[in-house]
Amino acid sequence: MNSVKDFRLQIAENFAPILVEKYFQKGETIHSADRVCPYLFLVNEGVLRAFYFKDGKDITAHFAFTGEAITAPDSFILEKPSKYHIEALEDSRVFCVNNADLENYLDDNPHLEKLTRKFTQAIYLELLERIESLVFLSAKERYELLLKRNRNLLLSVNLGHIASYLGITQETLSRIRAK
Amino acid sequence: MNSVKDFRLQIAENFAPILVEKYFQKGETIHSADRVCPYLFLVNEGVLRAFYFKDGKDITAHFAFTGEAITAPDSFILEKPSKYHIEALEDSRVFCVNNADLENYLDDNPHLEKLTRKFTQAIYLELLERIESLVFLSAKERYELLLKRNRNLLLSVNLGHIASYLGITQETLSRIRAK
DNA sequence: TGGCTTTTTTGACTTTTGTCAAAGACTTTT
DNA sequence: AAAAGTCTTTGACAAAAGTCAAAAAAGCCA
Repeated sequence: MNSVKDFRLQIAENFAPILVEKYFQKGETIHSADRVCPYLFLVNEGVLRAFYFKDGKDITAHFAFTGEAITAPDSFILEKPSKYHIEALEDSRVFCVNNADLENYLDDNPHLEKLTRKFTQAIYLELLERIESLVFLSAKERYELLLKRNRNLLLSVNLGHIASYLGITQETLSRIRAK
Repeated sequence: MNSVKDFRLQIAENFAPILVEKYFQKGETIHSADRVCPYLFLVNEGVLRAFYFKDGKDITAHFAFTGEAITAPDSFILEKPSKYHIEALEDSRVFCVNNADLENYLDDNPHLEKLTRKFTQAIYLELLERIESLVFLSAKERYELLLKRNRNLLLSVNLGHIASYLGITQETLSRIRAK
């Protein structure tokens, strides 16, 4: 309990009036860099990916599978143009939560502040785990952990994207996989 | 703006009734693993370190210098026994925020929920930056970044602690430093 | 000051991961 | 089914970081 996924139902129930469901096609860009991203996306079905370019290379910052959340955090939180792009890796069904709508809704329903804060804390703990895995685990272990978290990873995500998420090169990942 | 340090004054003003200032000596243990840590620590002066043991090795999870915050996040958020220890690396003056006090105070002062949530978001963004530095930067670059953030690092923190925070061995850090 | 402890550095060697280049395997389109 | 494009694997080599052991330096204290 207390994982991000556990908040899904609570959020769906409590924030229904401001949740907008949208459908995105595989390959579709949901958000482009250099623009403000005022949305948090809750994936009801499908896979989204946040990425950015560093030294010309495409780097995956985050995956969101069914039940998980994703946004361009620099932009959603600070309301600044984002360095992240977000795209759909599969046909996806997604709740979009607009930042301004959320703030207004929270102003009108202050009892939901606590839930929102708890949700923020849950995604904080998820990041913390990712840091640990980066500090400690070998490339191979990190790959296995990610696979364990989502068995379908390989169906929708290509190797280069996975490798950059793990902080390694595609060649290294390929060799890991070859055992 | 928007960094964790920027919240310091706001927190000091708005949460004054529940802030308890304590003094810790260099080397003093502030929290031990396997116990619930119900406190968030705001460092007014000094340096604290959160660490844990993995395969018998002491791993630094986080440093908090003057103006920064630290806790055992697994424990503070989930109210479970923590795997982290927290110690003072220098004589330190610290605001201690009790979790239950905080929740009660927020219940009584719901207008402070937003500030609390923004603070949580700010520390989230800090983690995100740390992930990026781990994914991208070489050991040397990460070390230089940390040094830039705190020039006094070397005065209060020994090499092994810094190395484990950066995800490298002490020998490697020593060689980096020797240029 | 001199000895004891802790911390940091160095050396030799191994393992892991990266780089560049090319080949192979899959997909998609026509 | 052939061609074009994309994605993945492999090879040879280079660079980065880890391991183990020991020496040097710094800090502590009696």
